[in-house]
Amino acid sequence: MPVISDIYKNFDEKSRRILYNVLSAKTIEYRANQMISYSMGKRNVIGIVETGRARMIRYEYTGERTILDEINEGDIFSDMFVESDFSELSVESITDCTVTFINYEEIIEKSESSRLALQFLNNFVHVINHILTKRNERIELLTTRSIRNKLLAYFELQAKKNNSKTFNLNYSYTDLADYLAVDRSALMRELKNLKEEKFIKDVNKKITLLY
Amino acid sequence: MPVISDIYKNFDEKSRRILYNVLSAKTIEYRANQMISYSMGKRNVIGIVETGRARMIRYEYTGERTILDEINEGDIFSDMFVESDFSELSVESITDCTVTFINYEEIIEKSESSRLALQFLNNFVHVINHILTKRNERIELLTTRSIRNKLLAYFELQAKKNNSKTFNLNYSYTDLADYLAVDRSALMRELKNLKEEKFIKDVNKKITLLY
DNA sequence: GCAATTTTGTTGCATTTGCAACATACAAAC
DNA sequence: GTTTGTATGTTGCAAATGCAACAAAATTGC
Repeated sequence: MPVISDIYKNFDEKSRRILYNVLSAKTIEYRANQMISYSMGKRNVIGIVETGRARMIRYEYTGERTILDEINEGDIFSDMFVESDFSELSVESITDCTVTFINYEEIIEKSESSRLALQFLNNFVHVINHILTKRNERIELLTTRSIRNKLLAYFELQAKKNNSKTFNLNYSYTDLADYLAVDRSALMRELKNLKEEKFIKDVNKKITLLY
Repeated sequence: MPVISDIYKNFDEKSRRILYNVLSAKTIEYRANQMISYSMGKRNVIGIVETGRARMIRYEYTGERTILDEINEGDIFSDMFVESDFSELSVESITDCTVTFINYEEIIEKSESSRLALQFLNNFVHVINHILTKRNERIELLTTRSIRNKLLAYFELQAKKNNSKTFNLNYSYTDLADYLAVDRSALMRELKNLKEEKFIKDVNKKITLLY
């Protein structure tokens, strides 16, 4: 299933190339498990993941790791979204990736004269709105008061998105624990409880809500 | 400290009026504790709170109520930021409010020809980014693994914003507990520990970091 | 195919947190 | 000034969570 990215809405391949030329966009290839560091340090750079998957991760000085976001094909990331001097953020490729970098100011400048640039800016706004929605969801999950509630809230959200009580987890449990900011073993224990109490069924990563 | 709204950056009163005329903006007055319902139902409407304070509230299908955001003078709100079909959102005035409504599509259309509209769109992007940053901060706090760390992270953030190791809390401890999604008494206990271990000083709501 | 690495699954134990129930301080309302 | 209500501060106890350590299963790399 090809990912249709909102950032390219109403763009065909040709106009995309024209636009990228106008905006002096740079496309860079990354291997799996690499640091995507082009944008770091430079302000107002937008990265578009053309192919592949990546993650935004925060490393604590203690060595603790928190997954801040999944970045899939067609998703964008930007230091514009983060208070840069507060925490050590990095974007890491999961698979091989192709990433295009664009300077935001460039888009604004060119939007005055180029209809393509304006269309792209419009798409950008919609994409940020979508990210905002995702952040809101995350906050909802994190503000529930127990691991059980976090798990159930997460599962319900996935069910809603899949329009079905059955869905595949796209996180490993190790990662899910990081995402929900809880201890992995504690998460496993609670997961077991949920299964035993017939709240859910879990046939290797395919979850079914039983209520 | 006056609120400087990014949404009006580079706009004087005159150009703002011109722009609002071009965009067919509508300004509506609300009394305190009223539902600000103009935008509901219509997609892609942006509300700008010119004067007064309001709140964004989510009503659960269970009847549960959650305060999602404080909206102060100069802040904007929009149904664009929310997955509309999942939850029932509403904005309610706290004090008397003046709210200007603009249709986002209108901004895009007019941006092609009007420099003011493009400037406004640019401001809009920066405002959303700022909201995104606030959400990220909240997530940072929520993903730390203990009450102690949540408190310290929160205090450090405030210290940073105030550019000083001493600052006034603008939350009551009761509210702070809700904000950090922890039990209030547990928060008080940890606060006491932090004071006893000389991490912080707390002279009625004036906190000083001692490290 | 085999070795190396990562993820899953489990458990005992210590610590942290939440809950409930107070007393006290403070502020607002009458 | 008294009442009423809300915020602060405290504590014992039960429950939830994190930590550490391990075995088994699955996946990846060569």
